[in-house]
Amino acid sequence: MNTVMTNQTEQVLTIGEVAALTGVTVHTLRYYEKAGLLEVPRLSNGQRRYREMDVKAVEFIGHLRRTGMPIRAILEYADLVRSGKDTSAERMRLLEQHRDNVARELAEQHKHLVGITAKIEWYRAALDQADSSDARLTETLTATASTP
Amino acid sequence: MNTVMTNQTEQVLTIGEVAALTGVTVHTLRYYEKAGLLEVPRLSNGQRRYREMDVKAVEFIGHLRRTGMPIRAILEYADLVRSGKDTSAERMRLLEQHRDNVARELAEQHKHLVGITAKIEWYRAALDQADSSDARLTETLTATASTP
DNA sequence: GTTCTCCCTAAAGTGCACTCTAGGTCAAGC
DNA sequence: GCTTGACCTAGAGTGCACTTTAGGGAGAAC
Repeated sequence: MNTVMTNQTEQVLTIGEVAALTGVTVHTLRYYEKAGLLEVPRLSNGQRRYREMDVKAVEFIGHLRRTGMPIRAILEYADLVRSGKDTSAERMRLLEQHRDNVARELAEQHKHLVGITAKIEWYRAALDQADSSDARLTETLTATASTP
Repeated sequence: MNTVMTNQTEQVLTIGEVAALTGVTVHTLRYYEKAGLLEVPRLSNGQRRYREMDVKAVEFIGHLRRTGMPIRAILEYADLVRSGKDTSAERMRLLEQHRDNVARELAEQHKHLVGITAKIEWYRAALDQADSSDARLTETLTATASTP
């Protein structure tokens, strides 16, 4: 009465297959597990077998990592998931906080990008000038350039 | 005839002032200089004095760094600037390449952000459900959650 | 039966960008 | 004249996220 029918057809993947599927190296997958981000079931010989939920977890960790969340913070989240208690509210809060940080960071980066683009435009203007001018002017342009 | 009137009123700043102005620490400013990104004039006693163009350079380095350009790459750019030759075209090419990389990266991060937001929405829906339900359902939700 | 390929662990190494320390100089203010 | 605070250098240390190494095990393929 306690052992509910488990899905026999669930496919499991080796670490190499997960690496190929997700783009995360085999080394890094093991590293994540040692860091406590994952808990992957093993065969009796010790080999990892990733269920679909493990692969999904790897992908979600990818979202967090690629947006700059430190391993430490992801670990906090993972610990909440595994705590057994209903920590949904807190987990959501963590994610929202991270999302806000990332949004801020993206806005920041966009501003920096504008600065870079301005410089590119400055070069373009300078080169256009040089094209329709003589060599002396080109010299002057590069010498007096306002902080190229 | 060679020494053109130089602007007497140009203000110069100490390293501490530049740090306060740009948000880059004193340590990092010296580090950038040792790395070859900057060449700041000195007083006879060795103290740095930043001209406006030096401050502008610090700010531009900030744009590049904060968008992830490695010090090495910034150094390449700085070397081109100092090379004496007209390297405008190449410098522009470097900046354009970086700009494209950053744009790609921002798009990537935006995709990851969408993944994170989806998870947050999943939590919000789960918590809404739990609000209008009893404790047992809450339990079930956290237990059967698809890769929380 | 040995070669190949994948898998395993523990631990050391790497690369990057700072960041800090130790030991000092120098000018201004009390 | 001495304390304070800002500056200087060379070099060591830090934190992070991998990445590599060393030394193996296990099962399929020839």
